[in-house]
Amino acid sequence: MSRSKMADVARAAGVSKMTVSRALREGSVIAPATRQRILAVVERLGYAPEEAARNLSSRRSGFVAALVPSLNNPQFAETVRALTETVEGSGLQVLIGHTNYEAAREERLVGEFLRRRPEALVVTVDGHSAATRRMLAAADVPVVEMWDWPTRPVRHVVGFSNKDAARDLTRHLIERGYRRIAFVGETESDGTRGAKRRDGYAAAIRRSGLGPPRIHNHAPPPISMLQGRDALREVLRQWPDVDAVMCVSDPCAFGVLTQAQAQGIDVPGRLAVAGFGDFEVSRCCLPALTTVVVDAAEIGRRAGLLVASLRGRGNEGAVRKQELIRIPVRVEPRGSTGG
Amino acid sequence: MSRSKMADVARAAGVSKMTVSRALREGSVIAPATRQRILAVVERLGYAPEEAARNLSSRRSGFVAALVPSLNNPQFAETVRALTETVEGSGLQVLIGHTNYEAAREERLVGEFLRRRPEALVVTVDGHSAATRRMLAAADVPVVEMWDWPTRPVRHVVGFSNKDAARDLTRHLIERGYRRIAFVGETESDGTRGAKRRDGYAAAIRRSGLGPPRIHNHAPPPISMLQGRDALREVLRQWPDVDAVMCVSDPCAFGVLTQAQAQGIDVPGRLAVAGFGDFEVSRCCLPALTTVVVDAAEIGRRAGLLVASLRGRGNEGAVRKQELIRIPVRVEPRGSTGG
DNA sequence: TATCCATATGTTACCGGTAACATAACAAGC
DNA sequence: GCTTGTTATGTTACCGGTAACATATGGATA
Repeated sequence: MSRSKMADVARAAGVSKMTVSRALREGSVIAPATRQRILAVVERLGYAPEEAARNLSSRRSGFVAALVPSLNNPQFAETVRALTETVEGSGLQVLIGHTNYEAAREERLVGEFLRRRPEALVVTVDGHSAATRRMLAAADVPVVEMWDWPTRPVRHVVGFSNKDAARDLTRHLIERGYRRIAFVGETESDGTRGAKRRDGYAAAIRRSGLGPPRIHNHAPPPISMLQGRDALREVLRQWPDVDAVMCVSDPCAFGVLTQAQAQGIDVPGRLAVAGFGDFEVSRCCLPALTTVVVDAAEIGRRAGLLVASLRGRGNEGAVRKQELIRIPVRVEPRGSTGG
Repeated sequence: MSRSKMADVARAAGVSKMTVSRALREGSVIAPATRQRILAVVERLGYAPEEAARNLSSRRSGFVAALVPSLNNPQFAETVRALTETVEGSGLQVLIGHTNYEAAREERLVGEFLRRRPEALVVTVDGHSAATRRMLAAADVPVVEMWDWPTRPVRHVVGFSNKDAARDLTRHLIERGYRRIAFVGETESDGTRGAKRRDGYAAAIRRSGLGPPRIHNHAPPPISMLQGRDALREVLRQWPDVDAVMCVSDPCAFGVLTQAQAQGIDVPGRLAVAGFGDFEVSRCCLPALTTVVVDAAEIGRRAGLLVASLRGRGNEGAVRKQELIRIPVRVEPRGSTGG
């Protein structure tokens, strides 16, 4: 016995396919009694509509495509969670992809996702390739860039300036009295969020006349906790007099912290440590890590609301509009910088 | 100018739609010269096939649906990553959903995903509702359960026994000389992986004649690092003489560890701590946390290979077959238990 | 009672591809 | 030269829904 289809339901209920179609969609004109009768038949036959047919016919996929660098990152995971839960109220599903921080992989995924005719495409700003930028600009669906403030936005943006935030964090360290501040960043980064943070650090150092920036680009993103441990060793070898280490992200900073403790280096007494992103580990560890607090869920929520608002009747107009939503972030001083 | 479709390409290339369709699929009979000509036209027109139409007509969605309790969990994220990268070699995309550890949400998502006619459904064993079990059993696509060893498998399984692993870990603590071992677990858990771990702990304690198990069910899953801190306070209040705390998961254990350190309790001198899952934080922290090492990526990879192998021509036969793949796990003694 | 309108349902023609079968063209075998 | 087989392409009929328009039905209104 094959899966039943709409025509089967229609026959069993003594109505036309179209009436069944109406019974299944909220907000269509149909007599309540008829709807009840049809829903009973649907239940009895275990009928479930075929989404592919619905998509083709109605020209709406019910998908939102989202691309993040990595799923194995609590911040992006939180953004995706919030995005998903926000849009599912509008009957949308989120198709998630991860780029692994690779521009080529991102390019391929953007292409594949666009074939699915998503109702919107949400991407993480992270050094797109030229081809990716072209596809995004030419896409006939709304595009939302998130997690940074792009120099030249494709369309909508939900983000903040990583550069400014890193600059503020660096200034905080300087105000606290630290003078020989090193930065642990990522290699192979160009136009990425990590690069922006590094730029913010460098700008603040130069502006303060503290000599040349001490930048150690340790590994390709993402830098893990254990890599953070290695990074501190190399930083100490290169600049033995360093009195503060600022990291491109919290996991890296946690590694730096534990490595310092393993070597008997007092934090923050002899060495300050700061991260970026406000991962849970940073709140929980001893001392807690000074960081830039980013409300990852808020980014996902705002992106979701934006996407939901774009899929109305006024689609054609809305697609062309541009919304730029700035998410507030802040430096949170904690124990690791003398909190 | 509207998006071009296959008929447009066919006209421009002077062939039929069908020939264009063949040119676009690997392994179909077509003259190389014709294919080249058609691909050039495809390129020129920027043609991209509509997946929805392809799905409807060919009856294959190109989707694998995967359900995990949470994305904000490095272990599940890693499984999903490995699953995704394994199946994309077969031209499949993974549709990811998160249940938030809620059976009702899982039930809804399974229903929604099945409407998309995925080529396989991968779910995390975690106390399914009765309705969910019914849908899974009745599904006309392959179903893979992962991350535990279900008592009564629906179809395929890629997992390990959480109960056995927790029992082994408890025995390890007993061998190390700990006698007053408490367990921090989850509330509202029935048939979940957390409950299995608790059962394994309780079984080992009873078997060893160490008196009644000391179980503190702290909060609904997932238990966060910060909740782990609270949990230790409550454990100490309830059983002041406790000499070891075993946790349902690593993040919880990390919280317990930091809370102990914050209170000046020596780990492992006065208190041992153990987790479950081998999260990176457990390797990196001081002392490193004894835990059960689970190769999350391997689970995703094996599930992916299974799914890919199931979508051949012999579909009908394969769907009914049952593969049970056991993933090896092991207790890894580290500093937090005197390791 | 005739007209009009609102409500409820039916009819038709697709959406954009692919499966399955049909056909054309040409080389090989006898 | 005729059959047979192989390769390359075309034709037809859907896949399972929904948009758009047509139609039937039954008050309310004049």
